[in-house]
Amino acid sequence: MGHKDGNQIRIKDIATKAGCSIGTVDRVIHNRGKVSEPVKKRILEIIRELDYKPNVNARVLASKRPLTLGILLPSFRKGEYWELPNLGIKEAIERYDEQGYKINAIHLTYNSPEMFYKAGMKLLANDIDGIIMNPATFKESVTLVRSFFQNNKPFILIDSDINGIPSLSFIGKDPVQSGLTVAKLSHQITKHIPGKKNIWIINLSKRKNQIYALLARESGFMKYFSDKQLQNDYSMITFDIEDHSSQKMLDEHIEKLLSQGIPNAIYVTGSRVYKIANSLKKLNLDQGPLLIGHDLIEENIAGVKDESIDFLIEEEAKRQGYLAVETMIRSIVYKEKIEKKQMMNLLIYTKENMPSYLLKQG
Amino acid sequence: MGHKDGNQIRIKDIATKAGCSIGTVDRVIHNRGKVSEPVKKRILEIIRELDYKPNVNARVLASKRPLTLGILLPSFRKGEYWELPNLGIKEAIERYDEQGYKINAIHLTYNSPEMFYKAGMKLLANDIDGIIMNPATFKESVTLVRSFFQNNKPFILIDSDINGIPSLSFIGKDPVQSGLTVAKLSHQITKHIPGKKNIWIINLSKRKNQIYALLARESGFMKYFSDKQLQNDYSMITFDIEDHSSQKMLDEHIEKLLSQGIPNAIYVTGSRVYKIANSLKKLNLDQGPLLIGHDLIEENIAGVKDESIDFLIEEEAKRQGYLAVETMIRSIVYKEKIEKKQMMNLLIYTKENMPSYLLKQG
DNA sequence: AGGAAATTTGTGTGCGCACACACACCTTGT
DNA sequence: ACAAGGTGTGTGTGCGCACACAAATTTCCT
Repeated sequence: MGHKDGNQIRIKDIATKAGCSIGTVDRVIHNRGKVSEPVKKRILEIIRELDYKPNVNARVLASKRPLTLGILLPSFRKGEYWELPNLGIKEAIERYDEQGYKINAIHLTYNSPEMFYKAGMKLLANDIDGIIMNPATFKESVTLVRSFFQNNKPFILIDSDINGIPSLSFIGKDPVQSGLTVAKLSHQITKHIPGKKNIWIINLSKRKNQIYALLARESGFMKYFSDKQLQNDYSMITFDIEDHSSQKMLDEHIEKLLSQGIPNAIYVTGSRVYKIANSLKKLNLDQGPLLIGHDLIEENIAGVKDESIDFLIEEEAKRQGYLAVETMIRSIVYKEKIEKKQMMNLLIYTKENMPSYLLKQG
Repeated sequence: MGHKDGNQIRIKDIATKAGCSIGTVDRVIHNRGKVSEPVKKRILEIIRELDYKPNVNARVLASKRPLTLGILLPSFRKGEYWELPNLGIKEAIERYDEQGYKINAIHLTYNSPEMFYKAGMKLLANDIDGIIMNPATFKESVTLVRSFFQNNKPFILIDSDINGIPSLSFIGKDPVQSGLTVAKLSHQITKHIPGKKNIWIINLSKRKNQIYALLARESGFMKYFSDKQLQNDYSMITFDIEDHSSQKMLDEHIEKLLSQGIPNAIYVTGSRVYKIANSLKKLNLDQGPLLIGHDLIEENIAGVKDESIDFLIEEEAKRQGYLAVETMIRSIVYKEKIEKKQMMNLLIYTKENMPSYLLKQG
């Protein structure tokens, strides 16, 4: 009769079995105060043996300690990609707040590697339980993470990974797979067009070469066609358009490119397909190219709605943020073991399967 | 100073404000025991005014009452569609179990309208807090639901809805939208084929006309082509194959059909595309038709993996079950207000975006 | 040996709630 | 008038845990 029925193991049951008081067990569980080695060992053994799982409700109810999270993500304007993970983070915090958790978040943003590093160090100065961040560049990330590690602050990487970094977890996507998926769609849809097909890959980014995801998507896309030995049927051209700040200039740019001939498909690797869609709309082509891009930001959704964008791929950007907060809580509060990588699903959206709640807000 | 900080309203705060004891407030909240009208009214007013939200953790911790759910779904064998919602239900129960909830589930299955009705009535005989079910046929559902209603048992419909039935919530899909999505893919992929395109719609079901979802998918599919005025470019043929129990017979059937000419695309409206895929594989066509179907059951996943199936659409079957349990708990335990309809997303799967954990198990 | 200090262990309180119980106050009927 | 039965209300206990505090035990030093 170790414990009461319902095979719910309690601290009290452990204490009884170990022949000590619940206070001692408590100390072992929380690693606070001093417990003699033999007793500690014995208790840990019993905990494992009985597969003790703390009662979450009781724990949250009794604990007054708030959880403080540092959030370190790229800065963004309304309607831009990074709004989505942030939204997920916000929703998660709200939800856990309702559940009785006290969660403080310190949000810092960056728009350069230096700011990234500085902000990260600033987070360390605060009394923080864990960090959710998107790594800017390899060099800065590594040095920053070293400090996190020395100060024993767990951190989660979201959206893009840096290999070999000892994060609590990586939550994000596989950009190569993204590229492959876009390639599959492009291939299927264009394969019956007679003759050699032309596909453009457009990057709208000031620093494409620093953004791994963009490069990886592009190479995934290429990989598909080379794996299938389609080089003779398809010709690819990549355009890096660094300055897309003015839609008018972009329009002209695109028009000039198109004057050489209209491609069969265009793949925009970043999140700004809608800009290309807008440019194309103005040209009033009777048979426009297949247009595929990424991410469920508002203007892209509108583009899918009016069919100026054919397909949108997304990697559950919002859910990444949500999961990051949830994972932190699972690790810190519940002390659960966390999977090293949590890969998001790759969702294909087109007008017909766009959730109605998304279509309406546009 | 109504209550303590952290603006967490407690029963005690309500009691203080109402000038009574927590016992009385408790009685009002749970509608048990007798409370004089004026006091009751006053307390309810204060509850609304303060926007009191019970502390879930404390509630679960203190409550010993188990939650008993009746589950009434079609019977199934391993690898069939209904395994997925059931899996979701199981996962949800396990998860809430871990969280300290005590949940009993009474599972009953049916494979005929009569069994459906009988099983439903049997559930009523047990002491059940709520019911999760998939309605078999209109007539039986209506009479059954009447009994549920009279006995004040809340019920959730999953997968398919019956209009005008006062369910707590409907959790499922929009089959017309499914059909539209498949049509979009089919159209996009075949549109560049010269001449008139042939598409087959295949139903593998013994009682297609009784299953609304199948009919609705088919009509959604048709609707797309008629909305876009594509009647001249496309010809559709529907094949209802009632007996598909033997793969060999099916193979012969398909071979015979194909001897008249190979279609450009085949859409299988049920969950058994893999059977068609298997038949096609044996024929070794050098240019097989585009093959699209539904649902992430094991054999379909394998088909996508070896590219004998091109696309799979799914409506988050597993999540439907999960959400049903969660919704029941939210309603009964938390007394939250529930959305009348919870529509699932429509996911498009192909080899390239199939989650790796699904590919591996095949 | 005899304390003081350090180490180890035990006890008590409260988190917010559900629920059983006790209590007070009214009706009735005899 | 007194018991018996409502009707309305207040109090106490415990759920499993965290955490502050008290107590017991050992170690060390003169």
